[in-house]
Amino acid sequence: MSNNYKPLPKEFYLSNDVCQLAQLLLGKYLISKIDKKLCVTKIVETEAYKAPEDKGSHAYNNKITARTNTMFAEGGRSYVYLCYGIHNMFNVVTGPTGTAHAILVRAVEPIFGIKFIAERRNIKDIKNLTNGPGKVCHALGITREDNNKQLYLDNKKIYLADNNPLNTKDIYKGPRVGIAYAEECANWPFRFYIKDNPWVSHPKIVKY
DNA sequence: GCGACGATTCGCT
DNA sequence: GCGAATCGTCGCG
Repeated sequence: MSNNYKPLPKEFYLSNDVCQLAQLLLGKYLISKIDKKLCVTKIVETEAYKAPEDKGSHAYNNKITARTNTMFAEGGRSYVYLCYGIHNMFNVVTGPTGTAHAILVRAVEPIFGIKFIAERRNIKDIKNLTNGPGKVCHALGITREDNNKQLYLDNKKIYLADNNPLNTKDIYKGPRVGIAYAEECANWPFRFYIKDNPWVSHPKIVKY
């Protein structure tokens, strides 16, 4: 099963254009093999975070802390952090070493292992299984233990697999969710999702 | 050591 | 639509 999904090579993640990569990630597969449960999902929504100039980024102004350290690693690693004391957030680190770019995976579409996903989420409405960044981590079993791990090796707990890029006309671009504090950066069109995909998170449109 | 806050979610009104 | 939940991280001193 998992052999059908070819990992994205490390080189994929090394571009400096984090917004282009965030769009290229749409349609790609996010796969977890945790607790012997294989779960395959398709990425349908992403957000780019572009330090140093991005006030919405934890690494704004290239601020290095114990937490943001991961974002400065070479592209192709995970950045997982805890939000609101409750929810884990899964990001893909991009760019060369020293560049603190990251892409938040906000929503995915369940493809395989839906039974495991539903068990972890423990809710009935299938459309609410993975339509939010905290839900994605809960559904796939991703926690802060999975921070700073390589994502380009298919024998690991978490990896990303290739798929054909989407047509630009099928991609929505708009302001990111939940970063009102980021001042002028709040309105940057760094949120991307697949138009009309039923698994995209709420709200569909953000206004600051 | 302490206080403020958050790249959210869920349940209730 | 609104408020509570819940705790690691960060800045201050």
